[in-house]
Amino acid sequence: MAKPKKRPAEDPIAFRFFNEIGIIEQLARTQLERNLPNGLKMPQFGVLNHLVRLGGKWSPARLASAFQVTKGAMTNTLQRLEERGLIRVSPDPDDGRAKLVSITDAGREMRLRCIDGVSPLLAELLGELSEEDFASALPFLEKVRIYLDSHRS
Amino acid sequence: MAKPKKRPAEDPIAFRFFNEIGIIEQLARTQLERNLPNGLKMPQFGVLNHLVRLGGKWSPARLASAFQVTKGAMTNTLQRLEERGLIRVSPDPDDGRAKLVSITDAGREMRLRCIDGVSPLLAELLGELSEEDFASALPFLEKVRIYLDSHRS
DNA sequence: CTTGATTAGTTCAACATTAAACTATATATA
DNA sequence: TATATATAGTTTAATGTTGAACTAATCAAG
Repeated sequence: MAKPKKRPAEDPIAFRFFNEIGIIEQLARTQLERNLPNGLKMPQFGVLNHLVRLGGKWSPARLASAFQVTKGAMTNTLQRLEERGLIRVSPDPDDGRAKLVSITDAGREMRLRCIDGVSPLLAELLGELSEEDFASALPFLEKVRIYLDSHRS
Repeated sequence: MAKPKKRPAEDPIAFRFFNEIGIIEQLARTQLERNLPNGLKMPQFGVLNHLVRLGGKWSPARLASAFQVTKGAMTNTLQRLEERGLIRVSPDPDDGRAKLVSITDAGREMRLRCIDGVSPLLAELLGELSEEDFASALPFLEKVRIYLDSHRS
């Protein structure tokens, strides 16, 4: 017959996995960003959160590696944060090529406001999906992330 | 003491989950795109694959909804595909506002080349991470995606 | 049938990303 | 020590994304 009408074959399971990952990333990022103050974006909040949680001074290169983005992407994000006075960037006294990034008081404050904005979303989410389910999903995601990380030529 | 040196508190588990999702999405997308022919991007391949697997003609709005992106994003992707002659876009005879998108022979060919380019990556991945693990990770991811989908105001 | 609300699609600004070219500095080797 | 290589950071071009403003066409309700 001309139109066989056979059901389309499923994509391979790993392909579907990455498909779901992609859609979740998109939906989660936009919904979280809608609740961040002052139009802050997730990458910017990510850096603020990182600096507060881990503390100290970080070079842009180390930050880029921690977030798995290129140096160019990190340059971009840091410039926006510095323009707003949320971070301080100074030359590294021990390495003429490098810089050191640290958070400012305004940055700490902004991070708290971000957390305030986002917390209700997380709370609502945990009303419908259990924390245990997230916990049991994590190890495999970490395995996948580590695999991809070690295979990025 | 001035510097308490207590270990930084972990981010909430759901937060870490979305963190892993974000990093995996980034790494997977760039690694896959490096193996797509002619500088094709994942969203473009996604549309080609969708049109071949599901067949028929799709309005841009229906495609946008299938991929969970805004109409503007889909307009963008479709324009690039049409410029390359990989899809055909015609007016919908039944609705003066709408258009209908279908794949061309060149589009089918390009999709096959995409699959050829990406397959080795998938194969290597499945050498280290089992297909069963992906399969058991999927249901929860789908639950999260459905939750986010139904809560995007 | 007219009017008001919805839907389809485009465009624009602002932000993100990568990859590649570039500068400046540091390190290692011959 | 001189040279070659590697690293830190910036910039640019091309692509992606959202959200909002906009046009055109359809639909629904008096």
